[in-house]
Amino acid sequence: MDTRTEIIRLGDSLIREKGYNAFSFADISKHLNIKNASVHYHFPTKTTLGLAIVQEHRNRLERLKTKTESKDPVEKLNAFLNIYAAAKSENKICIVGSLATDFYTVEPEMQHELKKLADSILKWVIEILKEGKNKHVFRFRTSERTKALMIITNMLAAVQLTRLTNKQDFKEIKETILHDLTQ
Amino acid sequence: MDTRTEIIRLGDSLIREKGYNAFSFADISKHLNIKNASVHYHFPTKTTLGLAIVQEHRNRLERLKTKTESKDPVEKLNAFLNIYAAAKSENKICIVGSLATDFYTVEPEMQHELKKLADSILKWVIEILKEGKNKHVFRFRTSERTKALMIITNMLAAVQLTRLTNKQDFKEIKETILHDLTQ
DNA sequence: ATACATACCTACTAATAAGTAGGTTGCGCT
DNA sequence: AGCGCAACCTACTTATTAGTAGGTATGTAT
Repeated sequence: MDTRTEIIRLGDSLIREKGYNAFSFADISKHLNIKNASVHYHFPTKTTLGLAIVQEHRNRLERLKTKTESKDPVEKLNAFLNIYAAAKSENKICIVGSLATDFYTVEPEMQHELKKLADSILKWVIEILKEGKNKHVFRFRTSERTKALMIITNMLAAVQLTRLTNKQDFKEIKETILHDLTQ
Repeated sequence: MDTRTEIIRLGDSLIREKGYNAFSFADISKHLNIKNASVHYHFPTKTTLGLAIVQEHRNRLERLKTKTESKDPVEKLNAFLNIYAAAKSENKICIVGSLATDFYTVEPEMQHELKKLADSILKWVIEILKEGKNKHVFRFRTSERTKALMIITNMLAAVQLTRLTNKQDFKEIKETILHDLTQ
């Protein structure tokens, strides 16, 4: 893996572990055994790095959308839920949740990019729910948008809150989401 | 209001607006028109201030529990949901969510106090759900603990996520929680 | 009156932050 | 062989951070 990619990977990991304002270029340079200035060579500012990290998440999401296109709604939803399960397995939280907390401390460009990511997630879940409803595999009462928001908020906060309770709670929440939908 | 209380209020406000690692003693001293050292007089370290803020939340929660003791379950749940609605009206997030994000950057004492707060919230919501089920005003399938976690995660992340979508989404989520429970 | 505590102050320190100027190394291309 | 560029480096700046030492004003109890 090239250095630029490693910086993005590490920066992402730090944001989701400790938060945007708790990680520094020094954290990255130490961990990669390069100097502070070398990190700045790849990313002139913290904002450019932050933007690359958020964009990488959006790219990964689009790739996952495409990859699961032909799968059934349950598999699609599982693919979505597993993003959070993977985060939880490392005790990391969701990038959206982490940066939503720090939202008013980041530059407008970052805020904008983050909104685009949140939008992309929301649209995907809405699509999955619509398809599941049409195919009679999902059953729910509210609008697709609201139901999607309920599911996303469950997962987004589950990775956060279960840092304070226990990991088993996360599993229960995840399973309940699917169980409730499929009745 | 005395200075100590004002520092707690302001610190809490800053944590819930920008996150623990984005606020400084300088933010507080400037806003209260006192000097940095005066803030340190009341709170020797950032941790002592953080602890006081979390403890204040737990005190407020206990007072709210007591105050609504004799009310019916729907009113109790509304009292709980309105904590988040009040936060949302100022575009602030939940203290638990904010500090869960920064969890691995705060001292063990803070982590412990935060766990106690999360526990207190969870226990209250579980109680409300149990009472509601017994009195046949709430209807839900999963265990009380899991249902409580679902509701708390909905609200905790709703205040965060709707910074990126829109305020109306928050209202929908909140209303759906009650609507789903009362069928 | 004096002693003492509370609540502030001035003036500072050491550590860490993001960011920069300009030099060095090694590799591929012509 | 020599050019140019990518990817590093040394060495620095400026700002901000939490935290401290020690002094001052004001009220209260003896």
